[in-house]
Amino acid sequence: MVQTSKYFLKCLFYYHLFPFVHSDALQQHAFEEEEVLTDQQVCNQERNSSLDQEDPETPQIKEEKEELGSSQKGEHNRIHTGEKPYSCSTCEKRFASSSTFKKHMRIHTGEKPYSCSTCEKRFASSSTFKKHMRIHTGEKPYSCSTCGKTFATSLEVKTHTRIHTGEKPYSCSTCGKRFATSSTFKTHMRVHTGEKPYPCSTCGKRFATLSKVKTHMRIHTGEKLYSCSTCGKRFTDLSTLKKHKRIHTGEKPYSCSTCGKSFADLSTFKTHMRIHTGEKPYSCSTCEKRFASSSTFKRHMRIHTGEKPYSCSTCEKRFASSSTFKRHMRIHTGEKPYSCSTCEKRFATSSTFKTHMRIHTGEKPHSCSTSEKRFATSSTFKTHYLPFSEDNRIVKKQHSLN
DNA sequence: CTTATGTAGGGAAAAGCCCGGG
DNA sequence: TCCCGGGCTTTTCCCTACATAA
Ligand SMILES: [Zn+2]
Ligand SMILES: [Zn+2]
Ligand SMILES: [Zn+2]
Ligand SMILES: [Zn+2]
Ligand SMILES: [Zn+2]
Repeated sequence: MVQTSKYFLKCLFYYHLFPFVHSDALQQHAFEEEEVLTDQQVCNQERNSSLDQEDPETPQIKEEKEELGSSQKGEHNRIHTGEKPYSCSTCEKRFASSSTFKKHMRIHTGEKPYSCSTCEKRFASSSTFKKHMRIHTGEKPYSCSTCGKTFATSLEVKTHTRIHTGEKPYSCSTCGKRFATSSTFKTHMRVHTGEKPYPCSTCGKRFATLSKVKTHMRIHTGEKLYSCSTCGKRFTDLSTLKKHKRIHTGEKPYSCSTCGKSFADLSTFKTHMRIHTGEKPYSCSTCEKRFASSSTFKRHMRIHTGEKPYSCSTCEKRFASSSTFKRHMRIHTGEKPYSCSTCEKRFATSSTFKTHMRIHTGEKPHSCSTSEKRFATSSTFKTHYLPFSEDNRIVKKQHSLN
């Protein structure tokens, strides 16, 4: 019942103060909402939208009533007549009532008559002061009529109810997307403007929101909040952990309709599809070769740069690829993982092992269409062909088709 | 002829890092 | 603020073909 009268009063107050507000007008001012207002903005907004503006609170209205005294009715009537007897000598704005005029003047004088005894902060108006005091008291006088959740300010309950109504008053003029709160809207606009106000204090990289720079910081601190419940491996990033878990579950959500292969990772799947489409987006500007994956392309580029990042600490030889380097290391370790079950010989590399096995199987993959002769290795094949041409490369090309 | 070593590319798995939005 | 789903990039790996030296 107290609630009803309070709202009734509020409605009455609002209707008279903003009688011609409609949705288009609200949209126009979407940008200015919830911002720390500059003096000029405050002046401009005197009689503007109510969107996401905190409703004037009952105590404030009472206070104004007291200040207005007997002249209250006369000032109320000025709302209808448009008469504004009070003018600001600093910014030329005019006001209908002495109280709004007084409040306005505090913008220019910087006067803050209300002070918080708990944290020493000072405030220019009693309503902002009272709202501030709720931080210390924990008082939450506003409640959602749908779910009952309570809030400290009317603005909070106002934006909250949009969860239930689905109302999204803010729309992006660039892409048409709609948003329920001004803060999400403002964050969205950074997508289009490219604004990134939050830099990383360690590496300088910039981010659109504070929370993004905070999660980014975990890279520098080495903090790994997420761990796999199956194998205990830890991750800085939750989505990486989720993808990691597919290793254990065997989940492979992406399957190729052409060859039936399935993949746990979308990007890997996409690269796989290039096998079927023949797409090779990466091309070498030096030798015109094209590649389907960026990693293969990068590895190729090392040929031209001469970069050999892998070096053997035993013999100082250097290598361009890690697999070659690993294979080389078996020279020093003597490791020979490939063993022949027929003659018990062991080999350090798979290709050598394969050629060896042809001794037992008699396989001779290199065939000659002209002479019916077959060869087990490319070198023996070549010695056969060398006498037939001066240009070794052309012969090779002709016969490799067989 | 057989074996060892080196070059290069194909393809995939997994991790790393980031983004927009509810 | 947290969380979710999604995206691109990077690293690492295994495998293979081929050439050539020993
Ligand atoms: Zn947009
Ligand atoms: Zn795991
Ligand atoms: Zn496929
Ligand atoms: Zn090239
Ligand atoms: Zn070595």
